[in-house]
Amino acid sequence: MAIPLSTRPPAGSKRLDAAAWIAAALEALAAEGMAGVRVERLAASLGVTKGSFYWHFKDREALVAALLERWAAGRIAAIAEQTRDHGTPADARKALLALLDIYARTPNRKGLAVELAIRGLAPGHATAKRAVAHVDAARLAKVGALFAQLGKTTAEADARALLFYAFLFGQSLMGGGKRLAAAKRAAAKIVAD
Amino acid sequence: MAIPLSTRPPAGSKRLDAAAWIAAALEALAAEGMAGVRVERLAASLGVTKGSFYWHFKDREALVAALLERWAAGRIAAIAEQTRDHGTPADARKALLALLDIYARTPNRKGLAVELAIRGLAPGHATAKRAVAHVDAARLAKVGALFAQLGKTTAEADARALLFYAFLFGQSLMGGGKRLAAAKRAAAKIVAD
DNA sequence: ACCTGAACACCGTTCAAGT
DNA sequence: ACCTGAACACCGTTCAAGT
Repeated sequence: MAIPLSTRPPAGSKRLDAAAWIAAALEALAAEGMAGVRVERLAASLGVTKGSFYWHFKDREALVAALLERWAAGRIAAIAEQTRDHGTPADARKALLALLDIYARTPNRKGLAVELAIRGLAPGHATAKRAVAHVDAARLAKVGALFAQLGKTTAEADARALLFYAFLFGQSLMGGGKRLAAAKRAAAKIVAD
Repeated sequence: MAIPLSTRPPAGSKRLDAAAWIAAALEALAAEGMAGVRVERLAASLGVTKGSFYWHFKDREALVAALLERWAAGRIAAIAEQTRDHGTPADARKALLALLDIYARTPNRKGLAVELAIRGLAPGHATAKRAVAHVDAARLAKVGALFAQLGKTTAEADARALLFYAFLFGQSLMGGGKRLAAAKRAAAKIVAD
């Protein structure tokens, strides 16, 4: 059997690339917040010394920036995926209700923890602020398009998209799963008419 | 003139109490997030050595807990103040619109930064989670009472309160001041009947 | 009652040296 | 091309000693 040469190192190898550090950082972020993203801890969890970190990144802040970029790209891809195939108004309404379900039920504790940690960081962190702004713009555009598909004017679609999306976020900031009855009733108002 | 004895130390004194540390911690939290709340930095800014910190608090975590308690008490007092004097439906409507203005315009950058930092921390921090839950319960109760005053049923008042409050928070998570036109249009929907 | 000063552990960063 | 090992600065924590 031919063994491919000069490709990614085998699973057992200790040699790392930047992506491995970013993935480890995301895990730590989800588990302990940004304060948990520590070079020495990550190195230990990856089985290398902390000195090796500085081969891949200029400093801790560069890792955080890379993590933020990767997060934003992932969220933008996700909203595109979650809102495609809505040719008819019935499809658009179904897509909106599906989104409500995805975010309001917050089944994925990890994704929410990461999102809140990043948004909590944003007011005092320029790179985080930019990442959040990109994600918000993409989500508002996609959700606004769904409301437009339902026959709303542009202004009305924009207002509903903001209400829809801001509500979902506020909800998750307030503990997510709790208050489900009130949340469903509130959500119905936004999509209704 | 009689000089009061055994009262608070004069302004020039270096002797501190726990409240001085908490106030300094809140400043740091607003400016740099929870990562900025560092014992050594606070000590330097207060003009004492970091060793003295441990007279007032068991450890850094105890300072954070005290800060969270003080924040929650302040927010609960504020919402009570912002929603009193609404004997008539007209008063209640006025109070709701005033709240929208207070939160949607977010003129106080510092208060918002503190709130987001604390909420970003909450998913992985039991004490922060409790503080946030207390504040949310107080705000939902007060805002729900305003909607009830407008003649809504309990279920409807609860749903509107959640929508109202979650929207305001989501809004501030998304950059606050921007998108003002869509925000006003969205907010009008919530209070409208 | 409150603070200093010195000690120690942990973590970010640098860099010469290894493979 | 990627990692080790040692060094240094910064910060949390402890504690004996000072006032």
